Amino acid sequence: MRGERKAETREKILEAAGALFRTRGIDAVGVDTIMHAAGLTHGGFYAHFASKEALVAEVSAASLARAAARWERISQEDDSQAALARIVDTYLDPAHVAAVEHGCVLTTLGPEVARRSGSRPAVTDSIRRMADALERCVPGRDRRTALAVLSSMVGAVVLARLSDDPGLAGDLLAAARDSARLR
Amino acid sequence: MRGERKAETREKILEAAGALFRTRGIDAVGVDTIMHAAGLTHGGFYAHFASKEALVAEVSAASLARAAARWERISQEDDSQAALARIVDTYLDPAHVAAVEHGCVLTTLGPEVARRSGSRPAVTDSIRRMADALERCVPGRDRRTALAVLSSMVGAVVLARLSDDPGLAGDLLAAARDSARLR
DNA sequence: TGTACATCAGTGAACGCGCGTTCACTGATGTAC
DNA sequence: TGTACATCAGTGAACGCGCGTTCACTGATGTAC
Repeated sequence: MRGERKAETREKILEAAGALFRTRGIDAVGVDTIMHAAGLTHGGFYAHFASKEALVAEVSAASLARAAARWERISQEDDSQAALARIVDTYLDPAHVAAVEHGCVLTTLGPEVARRSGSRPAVTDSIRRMADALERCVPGRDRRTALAVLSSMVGAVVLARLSDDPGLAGDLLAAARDSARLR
Repeated sequence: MRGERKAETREKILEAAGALFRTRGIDAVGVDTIMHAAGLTHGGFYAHFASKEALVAEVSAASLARAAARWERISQEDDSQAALARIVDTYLDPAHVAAVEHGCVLTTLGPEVARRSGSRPAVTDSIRRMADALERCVPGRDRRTALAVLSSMVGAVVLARLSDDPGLAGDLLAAARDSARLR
């Protein structure tokens, strides 16, 4: 079937763009680079997306929606304390900081996405879903606590990636981990 | 005096670049745009900076050093509880979220700066100074608490700028404010 | 089953444009006599 | 004080290059008879 093939190619482009945007930044990666990473030539790009800007919106929306869905699943499967620990420990793992190419879009592309009004509605929706999932895990199911935990996770990963010094980076992650789990 | 004039021009370039980078992103702003914003023509740029990359390093280093110095001053002048409140409330003010052009570089350009190895040593130094200043204000002068407060402030501002919905943005700021002040 | 045709995902040359950087220059400022 | 000269911050044309997007095309795939 033709449509199936096309959908697979589209998925390959989204995946390649996601990794490249996170690693090098949105404006530093051209359509040509993305298409070659997906094993194609640049001209075919516009059979899949209306513009580079539309691609950016899809990449950020899709990858944050996937993250939100993961948290929702965890928050419903496990008992709340274990679920919170699982979400927080995975997010604040040094492996997440190191794996920029697959890192959470909030931390790899946050300010860049915030400047693109076309991307923000879907991103806002995912932030809300992530906050809701955390709310289900947090003691007392308190919304303020959930939002504070989310902020400290995002901030810790951003700061850990900025830090030249692995000791400081590790301390930032550990401090956020402690403060989230002792609530 | 000639050198004085030159230093003033240099300062104007740094200021214009800082505001433009924060608002539009580093890669989206050309040398020509920066120089015109500073009231000059693009060719003269290289009498002041070796490259655009060197400018980026100076902008991020200078503006974070200024922020760190401000926090150090507050942490030494006021009593610790008042100092903490002053730092936290200013940072988590919706006015800070709105004023992207003057916003903290950690939140406006964090991931972009993290990709530029040339900028990271000076940024790491400022992060350490900011953490030290917070440590002096925080109950028990606990370093982990200081790092957790810093992370939650940075994360809350990043998320508030991503959020389309002013209600959610306000809640994120308020939650981080509460969690920092109730320690 | 075999042949002729239609579809359309993907190709690659071409477009106009703005990028970072270089460089020969200009003209205001400061110095020497 | 007045004149001749040196300095150098800032100008603006030019460079090679890669960008996002368009478009005429190719050739593999699926359909009709």
